[in-house]
Amino acid sequence: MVRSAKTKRSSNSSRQIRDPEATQQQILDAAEEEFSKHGLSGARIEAIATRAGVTTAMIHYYFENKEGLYKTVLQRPATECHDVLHELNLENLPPEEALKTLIRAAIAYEAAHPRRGMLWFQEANQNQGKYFKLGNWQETFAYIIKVLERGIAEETFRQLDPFVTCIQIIGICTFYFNAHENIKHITPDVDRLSPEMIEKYTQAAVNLILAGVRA
Amino acid sequence: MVRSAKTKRSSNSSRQIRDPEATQQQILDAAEEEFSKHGLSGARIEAIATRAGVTTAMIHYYFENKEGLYKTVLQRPATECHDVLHELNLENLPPEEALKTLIRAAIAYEAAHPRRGMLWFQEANQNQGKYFKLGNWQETFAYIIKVLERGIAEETFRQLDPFVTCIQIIGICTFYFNAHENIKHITPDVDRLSPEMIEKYTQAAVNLILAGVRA
DNA sequence: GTCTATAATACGATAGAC
DNA sequence: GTCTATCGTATTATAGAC
Repeated sequence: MVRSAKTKRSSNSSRQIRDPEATQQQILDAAEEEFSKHGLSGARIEAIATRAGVTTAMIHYYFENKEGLYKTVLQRPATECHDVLHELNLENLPPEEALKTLIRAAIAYEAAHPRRGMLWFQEANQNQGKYFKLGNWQETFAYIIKVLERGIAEETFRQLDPFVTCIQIIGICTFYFNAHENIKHITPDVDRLSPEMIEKYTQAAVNLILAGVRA
Repeated sequence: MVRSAKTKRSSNSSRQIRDPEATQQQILDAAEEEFSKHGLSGARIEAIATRAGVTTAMIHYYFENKEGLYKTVLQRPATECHDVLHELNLENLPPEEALKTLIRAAIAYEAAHPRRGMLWFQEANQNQGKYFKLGNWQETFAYIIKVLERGIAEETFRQLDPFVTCIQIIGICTFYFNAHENIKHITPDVDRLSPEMIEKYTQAAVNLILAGVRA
């Protein structure tokens, strides 16, 4: 079976292949999942190594120690979220359109990275956001807040606290995914992560939020 | 310093006092905090024991092992949440009033138990809700869903998916607290857990949700 | 750059004294 | 009912061969 060295390297078959970038990427992916589940303190280097198909020595070679790996893992979604919002060019859309676009993008991002929300909850509750501070989240939040402020100024949106509303929007867009493994036991017959159900949730979120903020 | 055996027993001063109920309660409180931060696998029995002012042997004596303690910890909020909703007698209020009452109660509960939300996120993501299933959450959710269904039937609320809206409401009411330790770094000058700020958030949540669901 | 082997510590659980 | 002491195992991190 042919396999590009840049793509996935399965755990057992291919050792001793030298591809530093691929190795680091595999470690980061595995670490993101492990840290999401267990946070910094609970994550097991051995588990990350196994999932990535490398040895624990490799992890220490590239990332010094568990904390170094953790910091690197947190950085990726921080910059990604910022870039996603930046590239939406929300400032060129009327407030209602911008808000709709924003909600759709946020939920799509959650659906594409269903584990990442937990990464931040772990960080908040285990480390009091000590490493969260290192990201450029203030700027990322500002994209959302500006849309709301613009809507208030134009009187499309009612008088509301932009920051508080921003938090509420993020809560709506993320809870569905972060709590999914519990929620699925409430309605076991429905696969709420299917594309159809996610689209349904997205539409419902747009409806609730837009009706909720309109003047 | 006089101290009731039923109240808190500080870690270092008072050992060897026999008060089984107080001891169990202290272990449960300490365990709730530890499990909230680290989940089942990441929690340290030693840390729970220290926080509770007992030895690890005591924990094994009362709860058999870590899993037994975990199950007992999860049960408390499950029954409490159900009871809180039950005692609100929502069925006696018109839908809008019921929804308002519900939101206020949910946020007040979160504010009183700011760690418990994480307990469920840990459970969802570490154990896929295996122990969540043991609670009576289906019934608890039903209280909220019934309010929404009643509002739709009376045409006070627009046509919406009651379950999905229920999830959205919980997301709004909980995210603020679960993510607080990260959020506080975005606006470091504001104490968002002060009574005034929590009341402000509550009012904003009522406004958003009621405007969001109205016909 | 990757591996094997191992040192050093941390943790869950139990036995047995009081 | 509570404590001290300890066994066995799991885990992080490093040293050194290839």
